Amino acid sequence: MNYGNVKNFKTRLHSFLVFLKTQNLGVKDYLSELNEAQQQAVVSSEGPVMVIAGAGSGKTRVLTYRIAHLLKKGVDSFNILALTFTNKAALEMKDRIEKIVGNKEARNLWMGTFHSIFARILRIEGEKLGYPSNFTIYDTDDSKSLIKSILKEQNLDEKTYKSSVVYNRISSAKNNLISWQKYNSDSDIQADDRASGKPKMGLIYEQYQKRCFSSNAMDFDDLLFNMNVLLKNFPDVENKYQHRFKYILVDEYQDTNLSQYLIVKKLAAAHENICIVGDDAQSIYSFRGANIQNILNFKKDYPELKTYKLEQNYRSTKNIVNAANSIISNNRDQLKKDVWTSNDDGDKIKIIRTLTDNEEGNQVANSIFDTKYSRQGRNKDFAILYRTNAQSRAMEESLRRKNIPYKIYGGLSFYKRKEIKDLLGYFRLTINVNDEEALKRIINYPARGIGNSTIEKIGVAASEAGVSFWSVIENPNGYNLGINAGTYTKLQEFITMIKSFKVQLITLNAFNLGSHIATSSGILREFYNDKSPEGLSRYENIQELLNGMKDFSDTPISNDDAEVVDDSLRTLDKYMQDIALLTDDEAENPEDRDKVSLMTIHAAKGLEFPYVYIVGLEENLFPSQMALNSRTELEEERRLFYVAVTRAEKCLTLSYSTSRYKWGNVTHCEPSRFIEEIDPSYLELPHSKNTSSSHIYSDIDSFQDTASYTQKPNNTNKTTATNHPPKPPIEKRNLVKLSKATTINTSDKSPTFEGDDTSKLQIGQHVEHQRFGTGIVSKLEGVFPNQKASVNFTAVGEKQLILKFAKLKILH
DNA sequence: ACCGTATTCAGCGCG
DNA sequence: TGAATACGGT
Repeated sequence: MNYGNVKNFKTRLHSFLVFLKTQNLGVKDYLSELNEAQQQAVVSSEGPVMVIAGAGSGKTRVLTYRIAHLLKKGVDSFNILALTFTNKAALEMKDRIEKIVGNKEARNLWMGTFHSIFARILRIEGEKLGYPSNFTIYDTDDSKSLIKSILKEQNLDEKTYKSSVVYNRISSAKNNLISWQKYNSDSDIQADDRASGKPKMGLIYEQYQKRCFSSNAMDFDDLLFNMNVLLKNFPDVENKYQHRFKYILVDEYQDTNLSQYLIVKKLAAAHENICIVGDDAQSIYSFRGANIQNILNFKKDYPELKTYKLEQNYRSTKNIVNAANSIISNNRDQLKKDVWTSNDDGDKIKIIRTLTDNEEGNQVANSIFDTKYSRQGRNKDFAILYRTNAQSRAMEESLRRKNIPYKIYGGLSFYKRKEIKDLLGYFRLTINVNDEEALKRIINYPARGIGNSTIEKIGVAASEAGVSFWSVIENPNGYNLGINAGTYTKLQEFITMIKSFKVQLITLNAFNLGSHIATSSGILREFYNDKSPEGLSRYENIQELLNGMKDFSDTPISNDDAEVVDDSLRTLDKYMQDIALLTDDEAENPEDRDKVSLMTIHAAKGLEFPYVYIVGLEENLFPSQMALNSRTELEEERRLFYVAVTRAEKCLTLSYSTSRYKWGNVTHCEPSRFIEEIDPSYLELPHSKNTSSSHIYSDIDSFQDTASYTQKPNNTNKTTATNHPPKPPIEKRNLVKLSKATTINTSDKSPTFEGDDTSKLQIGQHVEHQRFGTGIVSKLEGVFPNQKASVNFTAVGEKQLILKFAKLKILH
């Protein structure tokens, strides 16, 4: 996400609100847009409520209308807490609520992800736990890097203690509220770790927590864990938030883990106005700690519970809905519900069978190509869904051959790119000098002669003393570092530089300080001098980040009348708090508007497409080999398949190949058991007559492919390994700029109240605001397009306005 | 400090 | 297969 998008979004929203007002569209008739079950779920605002929402049944609609309904009833938005799992879901809900009740009413809603809401509370209350309000939030990379440092210091084998395994173990402990103290005193856990040959796991956990703490840092799981601690150990805090959040809503409840479950339960304890929405059939995240029992057992926590089932599917055809039902009926653990639709029967589900994975790609691409023309479809109406990311390659190649534009979701996100993380590292250290991971990342980047051995010496001293790296460097005399005078000077120079940034935190805005840091740290020069395509792209990405910061800095908080409500300096630490928990919502790039979507099924959850292809339906791939050991795991795979199937609106195609490359070898594959689980009356089985010319040729192709691969000599020389023509660099797509942060959509005009061009507005001019009436411009600040004006209105007095939103009419 | 080569590993991934 | 990382030589 970037601020350009937010801005465009605000502009759009503003236009829409103006439109609503002028159309005199009341908010009363919103209930008439709902079916009976939806209406009940919306209006039963008091007491515990569970909404079981089948796929495509209008879940988000119910959630948003429910909140709108509360607000219309006079509930203060300040008293409503709405928790989601993704930023995207939160944004979408906010968007829709604002459309119903207006920005003003919705502004104080506590709506966001579990992590962002609790981070916000911890910034306020964290001092009680010993955290300053500017604590850093470690992302997964930071956590793993810290684990690696600890392994080195403890002389532990990095293979026995793989950082990802250790990370998951610690994460799962925290999500089950097992502190390191508890972990180390629990004999079962200890025995378990000894049995798996990892007896030092508890020690690593302890070190990890201590290091995070001395770095003033929390990882993602700590945000939830510490929120639990806060509520448990500080009754006054518990009391405060219990009474603030009179109404609580939780989306995707089937995906909550124990830690989240307990927080919600505690917060809801005073009023018990809790509404959870979810679908047990779409629980697909148990591998990261989600506990489906939370929704299955919700009734036990609240015996007074009212349950509403949203069973009418508005998304898909009868064939698709019924096929999905027949799949999920194979699962034992589920809440009973009958999903149905009044939509047409639609096409039967098609099945494509091929001999190789490349051929699978070709046939899917052919089918998309044909359907696109026969049904007048757009590219963006199509999605290809797969179980594992590795499957995307064959699809990409085939689509490229047919010149079908596509977009892969789930690549390297903007904020995870090296150059961005480097610059953010400087920002992080400036804000929180104890941030160990930020310090390690940048202390010698760009190179300034502070090598690994020096950093290791500092690390040893720091962890022995239980203080941060920064404290050691800042006051080196207190420790026996054994570094030479030259290095010592370099360290001092580094410290001085960061300190010089730090003092400017309160005097400069985010953009000005950010660009100053980018320049004087040498980061910008580093990438500027690199004239390779990668270097160029990195340089552009840095520019992109700075553009976003400029937008952030120039845009004070305003309301839907474009009135400035918070004009305080938009500083770097505010910026960092804003982006800390963001993963970018790509897709806003106008070039990506009409493309076929390629993504994993997990990534497709919550989305819908007219034409969906689920590929790689083979035993050991989908269901995954790793899920064949237990019924619960297999049931989760089946739910995943259910999610995939229910993404389709009009037409669903399943495909499998009888052979596939796995880790460089051709493996024989059996069709997935999931295909057989679909009631055959909804299927269009592959006929043998299905041999259009393209298929014949493709089959010959695929045999040749297979032959050439099997003949390949063992030694895999890179220059001869492939007989495909050199392909355009796919890697480029990861470096493509995500979006234009500075684009301002000036053509986005309100349908009823058109503002004049205010770029040349002058002091003393008479203007008209569609809400505040007429007034005289008394002051102008900033440069177009981020110009602000103070206007003395006859009716309401002086207001500060952001010109690009305010849509002022110039009077003569 | 840096580069090329060897080795290893491969499931989905929110915040 | 191929990417990510560790290693080892200069």
